[in-house]
Amino acid sequence: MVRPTMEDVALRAGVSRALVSLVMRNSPKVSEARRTAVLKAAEELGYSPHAMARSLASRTSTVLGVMVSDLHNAFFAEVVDGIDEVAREQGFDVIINTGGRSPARERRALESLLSFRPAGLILLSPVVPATAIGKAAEQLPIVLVARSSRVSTVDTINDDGEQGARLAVDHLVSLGHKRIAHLDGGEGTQAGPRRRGYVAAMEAHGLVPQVVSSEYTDAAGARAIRSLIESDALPTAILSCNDFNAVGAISALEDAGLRVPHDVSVVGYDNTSLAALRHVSLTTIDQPRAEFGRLAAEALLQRVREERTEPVRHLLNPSLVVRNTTAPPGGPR
Amino acid sequence: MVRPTMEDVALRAGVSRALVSLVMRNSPKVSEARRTAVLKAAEELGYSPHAMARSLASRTSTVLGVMVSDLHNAFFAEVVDGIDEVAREQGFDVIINTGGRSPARERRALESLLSFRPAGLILLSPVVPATAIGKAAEQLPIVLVARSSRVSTVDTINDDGEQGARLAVDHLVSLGHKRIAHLDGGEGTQAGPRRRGYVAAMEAHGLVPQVVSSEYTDAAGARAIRSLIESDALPTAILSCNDFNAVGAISALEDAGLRVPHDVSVVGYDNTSLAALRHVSLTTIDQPRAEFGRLAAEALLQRVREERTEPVRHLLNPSLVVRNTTAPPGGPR
DNA sequence: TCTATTGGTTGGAGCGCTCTAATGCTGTAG
DNA sequence: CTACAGCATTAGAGCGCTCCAACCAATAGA
Repeated sequence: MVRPTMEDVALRAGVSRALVSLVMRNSPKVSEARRTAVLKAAEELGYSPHAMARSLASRTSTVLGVMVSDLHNAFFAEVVDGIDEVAREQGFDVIINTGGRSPARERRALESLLSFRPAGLILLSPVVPATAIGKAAEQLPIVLVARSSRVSTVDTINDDGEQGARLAVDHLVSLGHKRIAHLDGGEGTQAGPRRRGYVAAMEAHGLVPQVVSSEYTDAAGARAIRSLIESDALPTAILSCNDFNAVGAISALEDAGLRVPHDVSVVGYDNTSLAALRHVSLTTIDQPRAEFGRLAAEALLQRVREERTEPVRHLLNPSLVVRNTTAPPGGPR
Repeated sequence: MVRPTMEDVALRAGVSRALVSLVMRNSPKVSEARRTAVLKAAEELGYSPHAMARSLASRTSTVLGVMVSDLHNAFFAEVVDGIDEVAREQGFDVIINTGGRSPARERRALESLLSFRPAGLILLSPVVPATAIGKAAEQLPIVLVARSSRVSTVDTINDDGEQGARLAVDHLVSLGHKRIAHLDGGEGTQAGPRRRGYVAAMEAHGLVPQVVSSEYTDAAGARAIRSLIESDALPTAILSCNDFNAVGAISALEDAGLRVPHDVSVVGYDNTSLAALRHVSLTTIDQPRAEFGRLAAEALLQRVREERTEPVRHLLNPSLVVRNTTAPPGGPR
């Protein structure tokens, strides 16, 4: 259980510790002969550099910390893919930590991540208060994904939720729907823009918005539908705040003997892998998730390399993915 | 961007660095007066200890590394929840890293994790070769989840796949099914035990096993069903290798005009959140995922604290979760 | 021939912390 | 009044590494 140190490698290769250090960092100013000797010794000993000692000594870090608010949501997995790709390309390591959607746990996760003194932090849809983020931002560069911020030292990557909601409404209207309700995401991140986009798009079409309060879950979507049915206010189309909500809505509709999309059309939001399942086949709004990750990592690395001090505010364009849960009112099936 | 050090706190509190160190570690041998003075100074400066320097100096670590082979799979998220819970309880931090189901990326992830010299490592369903795991196990304690190993320094946590498959078959037989096919997980981890359990259970009931080669995905499940239909070999019940496969199977059955469970019953495996969605409502085999995580963390911490050197081989009991995709042959709906 | 210059190499200080052994300081016993 | 605990406190070495300045050929320029 004892790992060899640089000293051991140096001894075995018959060189100084400093030379080993240079080889490990791929310095060009090492003769080929010594380089191979050192690499051979390292290989034989099974040596690999101690990242912490390195970062302590160099007062720099090649680690990017990522806080994922909810590991259960596959949305974030794809963002992480994008981050990973760019980070690896540029020689950075990624460590992940999760906040479990609880501000307290998230705060602890943040602390933990900070204690590694990473080069920078990417927070995926964090729920901690803005002040906590601001405080952390005094210590290192921070990029926020799927959450906005006014702090000038913080970069943000978001999708244009208003536009996404508009795409959905336009699609439904073009199918001939007039009564379209929005199952609202309440306090959830990005729920605001989506709601605003929905309302604006409805009004632009001269239609009456119908916002039903709900949440980002399966069960909440079902509940909202049941309340609509009870109050006899069921429209011909539903725009859910996200895919889970939409799937819950669909199952409540089916339980009530209604057919989707024949009786009611449903549109989700996020294009999670769930939506793509043939069995679900949900019409939804896609966000370029991996692109979120790539842009986040790039923005962060620019700050890390001090190439930029101005904040960046990316607003990516979502797109409509038409599957089998939307049709003209009273249409197929 | 400059964080205060212990020295700064010591200076401000008018004590030595060593004393600050003691306070930070909650040592009992510090007078109340000095303790409060130090804490006050630390608070004022916004000081928090540098985890890396600490671990370097103490030659110990309070970090547990977790390698998740596939972040997209919510199965692992719940295991991580269990790990997190136990680790936090015992004052350990968790850092996560992902291998994206590719041996090369996973290897890199492993390297990266090792470079932090964590106290131990938990690998969730890794796909790296056993030799790589054995090598890492020489350096620190390792626990494997959802993958077995013969290395005596490695602990393993698995579900009893044979028993799970048996539960599923027993359930289907008790409903009256005689022709039950298994959509096999091929090379996937745990596919072997599930297949063996299925075959053994079928034979125990005096029935003829029918193993159809497939994979752990939605699309593969659908493909397998189509091939069964084409070759006119469709049974009255299907035991899929996992939930995704089962959902794919269901959608292919429905596309073919068959009703689930009226015409064909389908059982999944894993009880992912997908299966619980009301819209899917899949009968499946549940694995105690959070329990996997808890046991993994506990096993690891026992090794870390050198309380045990004998390997532990946990084999957890899966359980049957009956939902709406199984019924007697030609039964309801 | 002597001094610059260059490219490879090295010793040693120091990153922020922990840990051991030693120190000072009471208070009590001899 | 000395001796000796017992306790709180501290100096200093050292964890594994990087980085700087110094060093040492070997070559180039004068």
